[in-house]
Amino acid sequence: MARPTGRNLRAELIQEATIAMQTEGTSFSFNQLAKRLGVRAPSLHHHFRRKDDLIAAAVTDYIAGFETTVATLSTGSAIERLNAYVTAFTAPARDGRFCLCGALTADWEDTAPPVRKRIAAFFDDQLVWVQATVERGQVDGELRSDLAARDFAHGFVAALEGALLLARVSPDVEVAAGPLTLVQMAAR
Amino acid sequence: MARPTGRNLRAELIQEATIAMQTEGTSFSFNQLAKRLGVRAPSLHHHFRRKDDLIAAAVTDYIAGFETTVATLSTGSAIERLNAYVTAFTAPARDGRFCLCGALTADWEDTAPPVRKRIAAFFDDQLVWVQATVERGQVDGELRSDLAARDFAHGFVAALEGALLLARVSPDVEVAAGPLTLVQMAAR
DNA sequence: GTCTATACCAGGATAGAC
DNA sequence: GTCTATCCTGGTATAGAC
Repeated sequence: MARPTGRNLRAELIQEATIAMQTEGTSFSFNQLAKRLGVRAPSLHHHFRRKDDLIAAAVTDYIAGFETTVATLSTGSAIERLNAYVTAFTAPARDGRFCLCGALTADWEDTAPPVRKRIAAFFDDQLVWVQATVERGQVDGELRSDLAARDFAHGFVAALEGALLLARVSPDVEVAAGPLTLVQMAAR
Repeated sequence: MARPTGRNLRAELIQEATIAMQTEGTSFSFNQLAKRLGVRAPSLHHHFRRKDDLIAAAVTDYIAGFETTVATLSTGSAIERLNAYVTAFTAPARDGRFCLCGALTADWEDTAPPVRKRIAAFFDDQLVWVQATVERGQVDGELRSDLAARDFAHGFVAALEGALLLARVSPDVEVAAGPLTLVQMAAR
């Protein structure tokens, strides 16, 4: 289905924009992206008329990719799944990057409402997944039953985003250490 | 000691810049700030020659203020102190704001090295304070002794920063719920 | 210490040639 | 689909009057 000749500039553009936003938020420039892709800035407008369109496309792709990864994690015990989730969530830090959805909260006021809604839905999905996983672990007798699954999910997802934030400041600290400790504490 | 006549524009400027950065990072403009203070943009340069100087002053003040607050928290049991710390840390969210040091990590690449160092020191201070508080709680038999205090501190501070981030996306969720759950889990 | 005027630069976006 | 040329806007910063 892919055209055999030439590159897919549109896809590369989304990729570069995603990386840029994971490191510097929405302050990236078309000039910068164009340079990296070996083209001129106005060429980008052919693929995405406005900067907001590019941002929206990048966010949609990123969320779809992440949720696909999470869907893979349905094997093993609750603890194993939570640990694997930590690895998936903190993966961007290993390239010095941040969670795209978390990064965009810094430019929240300037973010277009439809994109905000998608990001809010992303975080809600994460809370729901963690809560459900914890609750099943409790039913199975694997996790402490005196735990409010919803509140733990909130603290856990917060710890993951926060760990990525701290990793930028101190790249030497193991990014997963904090969140993994929380999983351990939830075990009975 | 304060001059009886006139305002202290310098102090007001730091205050406004701090609020601006807690909501939109370093993308605030002199024009914007000047408008809020009822003066013209070039007047600001008289108090802070470059934008970086203003940012640096705001960060220094913010950290000093926060660490003064934390120094107040030396009363009560370890659990009580950790709970009070959660309240202090999440206070900005009640005005729709973020931790200034956390906010600046979004513009990390553009942040001047001296400011970066101060922010890194801030986070290190927080980790040290939490770790020490936890360790004392363990000695007193108040907190679980099977806990790696350092790793817990990492997860806890991360959860606090992350809770502020999530609060921006979902202002309806109680910002302290997640972190408070972590304290509860650390209790024996 | 605050103002007006201005220099300077960078980014987003469009028009129109190729 | 990519280019050059161009417009417009908005930001930092400076000079110099008051």
